[in-house]
Amino acid sequence: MPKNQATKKLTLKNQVQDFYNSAKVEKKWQEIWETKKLFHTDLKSKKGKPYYNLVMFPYPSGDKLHIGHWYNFGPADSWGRFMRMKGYNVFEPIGFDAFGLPAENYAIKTGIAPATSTAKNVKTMIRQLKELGAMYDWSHMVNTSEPDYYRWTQWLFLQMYKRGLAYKKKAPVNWCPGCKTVLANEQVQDGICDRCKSEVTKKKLAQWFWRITDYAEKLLDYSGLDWPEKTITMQKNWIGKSEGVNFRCKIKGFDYSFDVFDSVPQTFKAQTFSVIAADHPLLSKIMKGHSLEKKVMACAQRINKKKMAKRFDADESMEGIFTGHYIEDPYGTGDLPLWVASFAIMDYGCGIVNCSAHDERDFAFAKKYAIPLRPVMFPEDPIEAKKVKNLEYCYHHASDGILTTPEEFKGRRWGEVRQDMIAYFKKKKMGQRTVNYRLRDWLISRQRYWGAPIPIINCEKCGEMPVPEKDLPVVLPRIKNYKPKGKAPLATSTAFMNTRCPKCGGKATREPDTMDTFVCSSWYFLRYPSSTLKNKPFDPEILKTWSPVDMYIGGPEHACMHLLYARFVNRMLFDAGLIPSKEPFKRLVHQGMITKDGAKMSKSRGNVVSPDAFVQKYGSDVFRMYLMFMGPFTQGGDWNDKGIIGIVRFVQKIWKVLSGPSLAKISPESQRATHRTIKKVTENIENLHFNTALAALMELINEVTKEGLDQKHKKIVTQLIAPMAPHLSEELWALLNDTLDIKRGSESIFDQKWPKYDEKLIAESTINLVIQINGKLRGMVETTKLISKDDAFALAKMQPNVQRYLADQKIVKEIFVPGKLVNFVVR
RNA sequence: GCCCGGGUGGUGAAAUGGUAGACACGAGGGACUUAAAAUCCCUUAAGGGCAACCUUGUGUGGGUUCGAGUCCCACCCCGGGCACCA
Repeated sequence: MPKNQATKKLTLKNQVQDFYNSAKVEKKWQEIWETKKLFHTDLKSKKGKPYYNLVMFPYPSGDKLHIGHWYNFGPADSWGRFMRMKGYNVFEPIGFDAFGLPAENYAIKTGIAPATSTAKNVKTMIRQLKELGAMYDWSHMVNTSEPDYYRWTQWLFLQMYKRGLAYKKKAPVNWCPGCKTVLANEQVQDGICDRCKSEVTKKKLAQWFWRITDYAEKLLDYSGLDWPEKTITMQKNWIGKSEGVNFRCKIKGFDYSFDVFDSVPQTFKAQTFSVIAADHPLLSKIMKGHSLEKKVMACAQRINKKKMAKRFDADESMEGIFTGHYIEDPYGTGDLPLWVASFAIMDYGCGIVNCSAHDERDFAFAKKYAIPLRPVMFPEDPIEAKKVKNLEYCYHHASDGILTTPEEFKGRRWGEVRQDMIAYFKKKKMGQRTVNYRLRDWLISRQRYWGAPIPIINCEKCGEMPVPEKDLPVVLPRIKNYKPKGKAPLATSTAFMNTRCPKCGGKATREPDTMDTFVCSSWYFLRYPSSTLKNKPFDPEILKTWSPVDMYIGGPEHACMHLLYARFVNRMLFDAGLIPSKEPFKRLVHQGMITKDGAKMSKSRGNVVSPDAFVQKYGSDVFRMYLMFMGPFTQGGDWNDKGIIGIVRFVQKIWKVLSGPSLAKISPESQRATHRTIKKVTENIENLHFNTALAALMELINEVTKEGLDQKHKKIVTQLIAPMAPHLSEELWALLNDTLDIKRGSESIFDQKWPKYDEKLIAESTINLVIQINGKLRGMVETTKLISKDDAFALAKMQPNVQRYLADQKIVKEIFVPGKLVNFVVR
């Protein structure tokens, strides 16, 4: 070998040693953490305040973990590590939402049985999650598709059943022809199935519901919750509370009476007609044998069909027809003609509404069909009032006009009169104060295989009854025909279906439906701390410490589904005295969404980016930090890997500075810079601003790279980076403590106290005094921070550029902001 | 239509009412190298000027203020949620 080649090889070897080898180091620490059980939280420990740090658990659908998961889980774990270093006893569990449509659809597509494919996907995801290197307490992992777990999901059903909160009802339900199952309202978007994008239709089937509507009012209480305002608003809108009055009404010539709801009852005297929903069951009854029957029913059918369609434009397709019937004079203003109208909906109130000139929609409908209107509320301006009288436009409630009738309220303002008016209805026995909600009961049964069987038995003699608790779980059998066919697949398994009645011992059959996945995920956070318990779903004693969840991080798309269901279930268990906490999640944070070329990542678009290749190439630390550095955690962003090299360089720079030789004594400048950085990083992480925390650290590293640091400050910097780069910092920590080769004996950096900064060191003695003239920057001068007002003005006026601007000018005003700037206002 | 977010360089983005563009990518130039990669140094909002500096500039138009990316009003655009709820 020629001599120069040998030297080259030697240099290269030195370079390799200088280089931080993430792949090797990360694997090493993941193994050490695991063997030392470093992140197995002692749930009964009295040391450190308990802190339950939770991410929404993933479902193993076969996509494996994608970039979005990393974007969520990485920072969430950094948060947990930060809290641990702040001295909290952090519990950070993980698990799998393994039952349900995504997993089953994947199984059907691949032709592998759901149990097998789910197990395989879970295994892959565990591998990926371990590569992430999060501080998950794997000893508390849950998998909702395992009997140990779903036994208690079934137990939860029985708790609901026991309290009359679970019931079976034949109901027109959302039916997805693609998934061949019914869907909850929440799973239908614009008439399209959330999962398979098929057009959803209505079908009348016997279904199981959970009475979430009983909890509508309780769920509106958000006191004590640190949740995004937006999410609270979304839930509130979804629950849709509306206060008003119910008026008892009846159809003339029939015995049918009902309560007509009015949320703006002040203009009740204006009501001149009434509308009924096209799908109202009463309609066919009152039309039977009527001369208009054919025409009316045809119109109703047309409306129903239109409403089912994908894009139903309310304004464009407004239509209706007179039924020939009347609502018997409810207000002493005469009978109201009853119309079928496209805008009346069956699902709200009683499906029949009384209409007036003071509602935009009613007004438009009346105009279209020339139905007489009679306004009772007018603007103050007489010219405008005349226009309203002539029905030139709809003068509606928001305008807060002056009422003309009834006599008792003449001349009073609409807005102000409300409560008095409601009292008046009560006194006159016309109507009752009522509250209506948009929220519907939660449809929890699914005619699908891959879910927790509903624990109900139907006895030929004794009828419907719950499976006794001691007989749980009702095990989901492995069957061949698991594919959806419109009927519950379990019904085809006689081995499953046939059973004995627990009461009389006679022949009985099981309920073949399974539960919605959202049932499984509605209580998993209660299971984590007690996941190893065999005879109970959870231990109330442990929950005294470990509920509610302190921090819950996940996507905003669950606002009206999972997050609402979990609150409902938690509240029901609380009311039953089974758990100590009223609410499940004390603090909630939504991570932003990661898109690819501006579009949501999805398998159907084929734009799902897998993290694996990046993790392999750059390591978990780099990949996590890159995702954090993209921008604010709650904002998300569009994925590209262009800048990842910047983080690679950053890691190498850190390695170089912190693993290199130490100074005997740090320079005052570097010391000050380090303390400033402690402050910045601490505050930034506290606000989940990981991007700026990293920027602050980059700034520091750039500043001290040349000169270097002493041992003490190297350790501080290592700690600061630790939440964001756990492997790198653990390696550096061992190196700095000279315990690199001891491994098991070394103390983890995550058991060290988070560094504190010295206020005195941060305080700058000198500042750059900003000099403005008419608010524009005209100069800057270095001076002491404590400079007085007069000295500052004098000093500023001495600056040459400032003098140029002040020459021949009259100073009208002088502004002084201590320690910051002066501003001369000149003319 | 209603309710939330958001609009800042070539790009991702920073900025308690007080120096707009920190940090990073990219780009341009230079050093090292036979060369490349890596690394290091310089420049980098636009326009003008040899320079000191100057002008313009945070979606648009107004306003408040000594001073506005930031506060107020109106509007435009993008993203998300809800949408016949009486």
